[in-house]
Amino acid sequence: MNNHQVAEIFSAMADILDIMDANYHRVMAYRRAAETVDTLGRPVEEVWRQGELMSIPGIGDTLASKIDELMRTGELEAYQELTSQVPEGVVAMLDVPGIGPKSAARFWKELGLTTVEALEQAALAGRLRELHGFGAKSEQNVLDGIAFLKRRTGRSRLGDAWSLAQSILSQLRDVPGVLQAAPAGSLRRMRETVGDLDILVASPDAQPVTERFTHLADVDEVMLSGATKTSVRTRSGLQVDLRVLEPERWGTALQYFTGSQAHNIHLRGLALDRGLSLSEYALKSADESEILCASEADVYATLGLPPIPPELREDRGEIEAALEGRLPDLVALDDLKGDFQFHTTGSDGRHSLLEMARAARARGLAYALVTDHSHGLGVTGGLTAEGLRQQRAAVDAVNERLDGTFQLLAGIEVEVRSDGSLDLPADALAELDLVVASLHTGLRQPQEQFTERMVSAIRNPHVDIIAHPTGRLIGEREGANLDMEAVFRAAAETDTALEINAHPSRLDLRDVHVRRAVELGVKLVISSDAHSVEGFDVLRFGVGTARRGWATAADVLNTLSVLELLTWASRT
DNA sequence: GCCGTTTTCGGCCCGACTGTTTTCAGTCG
Repeated sequence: MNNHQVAEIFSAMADILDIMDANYHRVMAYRRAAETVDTLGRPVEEVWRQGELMSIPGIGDTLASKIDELMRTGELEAYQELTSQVPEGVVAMLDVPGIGPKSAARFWKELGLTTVEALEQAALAGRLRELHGFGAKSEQNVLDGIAFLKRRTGRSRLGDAWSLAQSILSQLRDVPGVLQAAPAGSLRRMRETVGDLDILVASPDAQPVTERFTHLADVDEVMLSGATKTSVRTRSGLQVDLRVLEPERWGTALQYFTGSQAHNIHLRGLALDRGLSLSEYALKSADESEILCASEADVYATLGLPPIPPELREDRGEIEAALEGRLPDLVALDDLKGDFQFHTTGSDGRHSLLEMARAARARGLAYALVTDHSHGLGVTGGLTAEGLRQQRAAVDAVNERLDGTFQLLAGIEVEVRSDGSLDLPADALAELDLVVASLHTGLRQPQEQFTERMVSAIRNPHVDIIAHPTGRLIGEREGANLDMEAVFRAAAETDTALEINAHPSRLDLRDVHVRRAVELGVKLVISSDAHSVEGFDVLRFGVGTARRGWATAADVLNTLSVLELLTWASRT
């Protein structure tokens, strides 16, 4: 039983307990455990086998024994018991925006509704208003919520949300009176997907900002609009929340709206320990006097903490680390001196070697590794051994032309065949500065088989870097079933680097795997996987993912100079 | 259900907005 399956069960138990009106904090304990297990970065089964379940934050006696039961038997009696008490369809009502546990329980118990469909019919028939406290508006909200559920697009990819945010921010910054405007929420934390977009604006007058916001061309529907808070739905289906605040409260507001919720709850608990109450408006002492924070650093400093980078704010130990003065010095975009994967017209890229080199240089990079596909990946028109030799000569020519202002490195994205061998001969690979190996096929192989191919590629003496290890495509494809611990161990042992592919559809390795890799001493590279000159712009998302995985500059090969890198490449 | 340099019992973040209420409960983040 894998982490996600355990998390799903705890999460479902939380929903059911919520509907049954269990103690709120008990419900939260299940939710927190689900989140923690889901993002653990290593198999919970392994932690269980080592008898260390209780070392996981939020897992105590009871939940540890439940995980134990799941691991031993594949089932959980308490879960069966709960599912037998509340109909599945009633739990499904929680997915409808605006319907929470209290409403779902009443629809079920007072109206006998046990499915979302039945709820919709009842709302259409005007039956919901029979309930005390429900009127026509509530009924319509239920219908709107169900309609939304049916056309829901799910979470947006980081890259898409980023672009939309930039567009909205640039328009709001034009509004008179606006002093600051910034994205917050999961976008600022650089999560791989974004459920809704949070935009924060500092202005003495909210009204004109709200006015402009609700009339943006992207806006499809205004969902709610109050004095300081406005929510809209954009044409792409993404919800955008705007908050307008006084400039002197910017620090507390930005801190609050950046989240995560779990981080904030933990931080507010810490504030209470210090006799302070923290909200988005201020820190308040027991006598209700306010401490205003114009910057986030002020908020953390008032609580006796160094500033915690947004990417770490998931309540995964960052507050404890801050308290103990052992926050990592995270790798930053400016630290990157090079890129480790891009494509040209030599395979499936759109631009030439020279165009790509100039584009990389224009983005402040000192070097980049060209990695066209090898011929084995048929659809890309990849390179044969002979094509590769010709490209090697072309790389030298471009380097001469750029006259020391930039260095192209000769590489390849070589295909790992189904038997774990590479589809180019060793002598061709030996000519290259660095070799990147990829598995594009057989992603549905059983875990053991795929892991074996991967580990065999890692152990191949010619291979320096493994590209996008799991092959996942966010929102489209799960990625291979891979024993990541085995991969990390082999990579650490052979000093083979693993890629963080920065493309917003990949972000592979993902954040929690980066963290585990860093713990095990695995070297990382951040790669744009650019297929055109614009493609280098995605590196920021790779850096965000590395930061979410607690990676420092020392963990990431992109921070090496080209000489240092070539020294690393000559390791045995 | 978890957790502990105040505690092994009694806490567990805080506020906006909505719809229905005459002061608040539910939902959301």
